[in-house]
Amino acid sequence: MDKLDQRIISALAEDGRRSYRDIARDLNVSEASIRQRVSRLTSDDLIRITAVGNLQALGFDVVAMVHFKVLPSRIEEYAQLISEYSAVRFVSISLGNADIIFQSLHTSIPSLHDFVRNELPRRMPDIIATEIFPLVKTLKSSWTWEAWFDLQNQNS
Amino acid sequence: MDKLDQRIISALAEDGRRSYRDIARDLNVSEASIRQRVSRLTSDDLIRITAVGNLQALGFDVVAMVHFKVLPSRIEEYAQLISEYSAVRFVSISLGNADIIFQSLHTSIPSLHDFVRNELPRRMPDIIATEIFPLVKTLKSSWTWEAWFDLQNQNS
DNA sequence: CTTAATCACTGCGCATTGCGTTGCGAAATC
DNA sequence: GATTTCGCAACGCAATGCGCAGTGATTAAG
Repeated sequence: MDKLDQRIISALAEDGRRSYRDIARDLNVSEASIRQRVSRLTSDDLIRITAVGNLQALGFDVVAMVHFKVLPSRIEEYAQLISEYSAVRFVSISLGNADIIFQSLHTSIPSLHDFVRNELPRRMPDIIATEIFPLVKTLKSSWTWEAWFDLQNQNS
Repeated sequence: MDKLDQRIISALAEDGRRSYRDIARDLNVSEASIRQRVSRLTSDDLIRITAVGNLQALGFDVVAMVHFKVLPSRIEEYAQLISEYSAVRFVSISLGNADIIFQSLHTSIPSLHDFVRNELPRRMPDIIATEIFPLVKTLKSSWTWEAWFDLQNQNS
């Protein structure tokens, strides 16, 4: 993991389909180097080149974070169940004042409400408390790499 | 936005570098169609082909959601300021029992603590309350498209 | 110290791809 | 019904992806 990797990733973060030759010209190395490194990075599962979507442009006007407190013995099980819903994009088990935190996508407030208040409790009776945080404006939702580059550079 | 778009996006979600010809063979259309549609989807900013990273593989062992309550007049301003930090990957303004919700990446608990308890309050004196939710296990963090496909299909 | 081995990079050739262009046909607009 | 618009197919060329062999440097083994 060196600066060349960082620059390659930066390039692919901006445009995942940019040609290896083009990147190579920018970074003054051979095209094969780029290709071999990208191959290594992807097969080691450090990065992944993929299509990501603009939620709002795709019609998801209602995005919310939801907190569940559940019976301790149910935490793993419920988190797993929640993960299965396609409207749920993110699920984590948390310490602190919530057991399960997840992000949910909907086209309307009633649909969000029905999902969190009816659909999920029906399958998960041991939910003790629910807290909903509608996200009205997302200022940053980044697939960028600055944090990782900072981390790398402070270690060297 | 039709089923062909969905299939193209599915293919690119699995492998953002898959060749247009290869996708075209699978979907029984011409390579030019794939290319033109991808070009439309990206230039309309509906999708984006990019390199995303595996946080844990990259050394971010500490991921946390953080809630801030701040003086109402400061919400936008502070959310903007928080967005500027590279350790912060996600920032949203929320209704409900928190004003600003963000996700923060760190290599250690002390580093998280220092960031949330010292670094940020130093620049943002009007933070009224803080709540930290360390994420200990992420079961789902998906760039997949199921939710969107479900949305599309229920409308048709 | 020498030798072998490992590793990353380069250069090259070929099959494949990306891309611009043109032409076609269906749907939309008037 | 005529015209325009739109998406798709076909085609050719320049550019790309990829495998392979060779080089040099660093590391491990003798």
